Amino acid sequence: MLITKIFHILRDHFGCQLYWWPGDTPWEIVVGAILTQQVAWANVEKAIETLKDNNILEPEKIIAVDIDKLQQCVRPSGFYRQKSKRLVNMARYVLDNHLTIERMLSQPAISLRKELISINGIGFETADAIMCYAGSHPVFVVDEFTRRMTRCVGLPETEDYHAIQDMFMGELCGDNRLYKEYHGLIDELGFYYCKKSKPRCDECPLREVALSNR
DNA sequence: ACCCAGGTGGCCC
DNA sequence: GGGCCACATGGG
Repeated sequence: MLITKIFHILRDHFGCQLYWWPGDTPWEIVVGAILTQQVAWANVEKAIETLKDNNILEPEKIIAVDIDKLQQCVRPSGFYRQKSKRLVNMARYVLDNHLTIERMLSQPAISLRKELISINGIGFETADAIMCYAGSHPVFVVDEFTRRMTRCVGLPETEDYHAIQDMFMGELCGDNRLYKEYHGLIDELGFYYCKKSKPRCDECPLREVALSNR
């Protein structure tokens, strides 16, 4: 019940975010999910804009373009050599195995997740973000903010990705919209109240829950 | 100047 | 099979 309660508190505090992940197409969401690894979203926007401006966002373009050019575009999002490679890996996989990202995403969740994880540069979180936000599969995405939040409110102590994911999905047995919304709200919470450098625990909308659950 | 941000894979033992 | 570490730019 606690997980459901937290959702309502967050939604009341931040309001509905509806389709929270920015991006006009599934592929753009995939690109964003890779570029945002370990980096604030603000850094990613510039990179995506540049890819669009140069008309090399699409998978066909990403595998065809000069790696130097790709790296220049990706640069603002950090780890640009790694991330360029990861975009190429992903694009090549889609084209070789499914032709389009839409076809790849439309397969059953189990096999889709296996495929995503098998691609070098796609881990648990990125795979789930792609499934949830680009593919509209009912999957809850766990990230650093989620871990911080669960620790903070006294939910069972674990760092394990799937343990945390199971905890949320077990209680919510949800629906894609709910998972989209919940993860978005947690990241809003993290962005405003749970910065590692200057957390604002005293003003956090979850402070009551955290106190009463100790 | 320093710390940190919506992770992942490789290497070492 | 867990614990480190490189990866790199940009903003506070």
